Amino acid sequence: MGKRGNARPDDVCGAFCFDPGKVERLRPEVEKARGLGGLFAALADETRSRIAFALSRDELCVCDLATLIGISVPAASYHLRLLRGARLVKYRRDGKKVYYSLDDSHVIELMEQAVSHLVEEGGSKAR
Amino acid sequence: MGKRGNARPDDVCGAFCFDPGKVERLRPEVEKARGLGGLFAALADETRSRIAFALSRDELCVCDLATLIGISVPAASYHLRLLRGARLVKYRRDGKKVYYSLDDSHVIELMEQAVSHLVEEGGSKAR
DNA sequence: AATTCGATTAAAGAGTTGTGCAACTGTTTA
DNA sequence: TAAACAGTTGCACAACTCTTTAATCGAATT
Repeated sequence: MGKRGNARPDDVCGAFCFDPGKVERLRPEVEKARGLGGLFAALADETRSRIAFALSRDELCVCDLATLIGISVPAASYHLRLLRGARLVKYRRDGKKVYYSLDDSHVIELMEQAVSHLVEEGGSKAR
Repeated sequence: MGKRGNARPDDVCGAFCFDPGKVERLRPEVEKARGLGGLFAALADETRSRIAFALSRDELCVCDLATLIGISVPAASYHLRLLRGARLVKYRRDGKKVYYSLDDSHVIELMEQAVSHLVEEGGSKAR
């Protein structure tokens, strides 16, 4: 990194352009967002978000998902691993099959909320 | 793509391993997820999700955000552009400054829901 | 009209991510 | 115990993403 890689207040706008009150008040608040990026990253892929959405409706095995989404089984497995890593899905083994489902009701809510936003955006709310 | 790049039912598991009933029932359902990946992708970055979270608390100018998050102004601008592209934030000009805020209450809800999941995950729900 | 200031854009480079294919596990059935 | 089957893993490569620096834009001040 360069001599002044990360922007320090004084480098950026002469220590005057930002509002110190707001910034200091929000600083501890923003700490709560730690890890948020990782959570969203786990869903940041059309394939993965479709998988998660499907799982919000029913428990499914890898092969169901591959067929439903239209991807190869290894691909499904790869994406499921990422979702597992983010603790968004859980799985259970039943014989040769492995059934996946969303981890908890919070995640289901998250998916619903996101879809609602999409619908509203694409709908009347023309811009 | 190869001769059988995308997995078709018959290629994958002899057309028997998946549950045709479930799959067909969910197929139209999954259509609703179209675009979800893009929405999550816009938040799929620690910097960007921190920005979005900060904006869920207060309206802020680019310089406020850069200072608060600890990034350069161009970096802040870059990330805000992506958030704008996903219709997650809106902005208004006031003299030389540009103030950003979350686009609608849906987005605020989404952030809250996500943070709640994180908290629960990191908390008692030890695994 | 020239300068200053907040913000955006451009270009280049390092790093990350998704995909296809082949090889490999682990469980069940013959 | 061998074969079949559902999933997982490893590897190579293309595509995309984020960061930094420098240049540029546009509103407001002088």
